[in-house]
Amino acid sequence: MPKYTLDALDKKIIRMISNDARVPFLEVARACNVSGAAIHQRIQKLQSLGIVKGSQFIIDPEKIGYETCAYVGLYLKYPERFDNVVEELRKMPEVVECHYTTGGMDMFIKLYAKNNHHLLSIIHDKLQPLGLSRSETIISFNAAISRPLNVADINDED
Amino acid sequence: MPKYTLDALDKKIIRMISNDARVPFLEVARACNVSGAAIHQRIQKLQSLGIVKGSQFIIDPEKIGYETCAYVGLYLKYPERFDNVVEELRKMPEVVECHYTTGGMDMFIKLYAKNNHHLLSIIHDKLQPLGLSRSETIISFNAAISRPLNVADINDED
DNA sequence: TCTGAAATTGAGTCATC
DNA sequence: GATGACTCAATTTCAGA
Repeated sequence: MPKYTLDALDKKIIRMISNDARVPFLEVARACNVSGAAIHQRIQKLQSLGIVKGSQFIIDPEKIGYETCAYVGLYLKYPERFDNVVEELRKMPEVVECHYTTGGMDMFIKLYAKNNHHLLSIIHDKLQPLGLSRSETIISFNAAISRPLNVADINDED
Repeated sequence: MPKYTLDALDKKIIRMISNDARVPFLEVARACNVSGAAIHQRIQKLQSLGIVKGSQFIIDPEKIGYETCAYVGLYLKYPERFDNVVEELRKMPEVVECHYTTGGMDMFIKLYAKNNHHLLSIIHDKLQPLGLSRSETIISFNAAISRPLNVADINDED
């Protein structure tokens, strides 16, 4: 039950700008056979609805020396301090995601480290002091797929 | 051991463009007290080195009806068919990440579904037929943190 | 590597349909 | 909702330091 149903033009716009935030709106306009002003207005609407939430350049962590990607399940000694722990995690630049999940663990985070040794030191020196009873680490050797949700390939009704 | 050591200007550029791919390069230039052409050249170099890998607008999956985010660990009946399974996963728009990991499972994927029922049908009707011996699903109720790796806060040497 | 200036192209606004 | 014309600003290129 989407809050807003995207029409074909919305989807084409989203497909183009979600793959390349720098594509000129006029180029999108030409590809869609509408005016530049129409694209401008559509994108403004999508942003005001919160469907489009901003843009970013993608930086390759490996290329800047962050060669280890890991997921860590955290089990807290004091689960009631959840919000506090989130605040601490937010201060750690290595932590890029934090989820509240099913599955018994209290939180599930994704982080980047320079190497396995650095990962270990992050877990021991920065995560343990947050009050962990234990943790479970999954290291990603390789991201075979990493991409945004492809809106254009999706049916609205099924 | 980064392949390329970023200087202060690179980091400032990356910090600005990784939060907003639409920021005018001239604005970056003014913030850095260099010419627009210098920013242009730096970003081209970062792209040719593969450090900057492109840009994207961020779409909120929830707002377009994808309200369930899940991680699924897959255990394959025939692990030698790994590459084949990756190709099949690539065809599923709901799958946004696929990792080859430690931890016993053969692959670890991230996907978006419309709701829990839809998630179940994806697992049963689309993932099981790929040849799973079993799977483990973690549902994310809430992403308390979701952001890019913050290059600017990072030390190159330690 | 950076600069400054020139040429081209795009963004954003608005009255109008 | 979309258009076309307009103004202002940004991108891109290039010779030169």
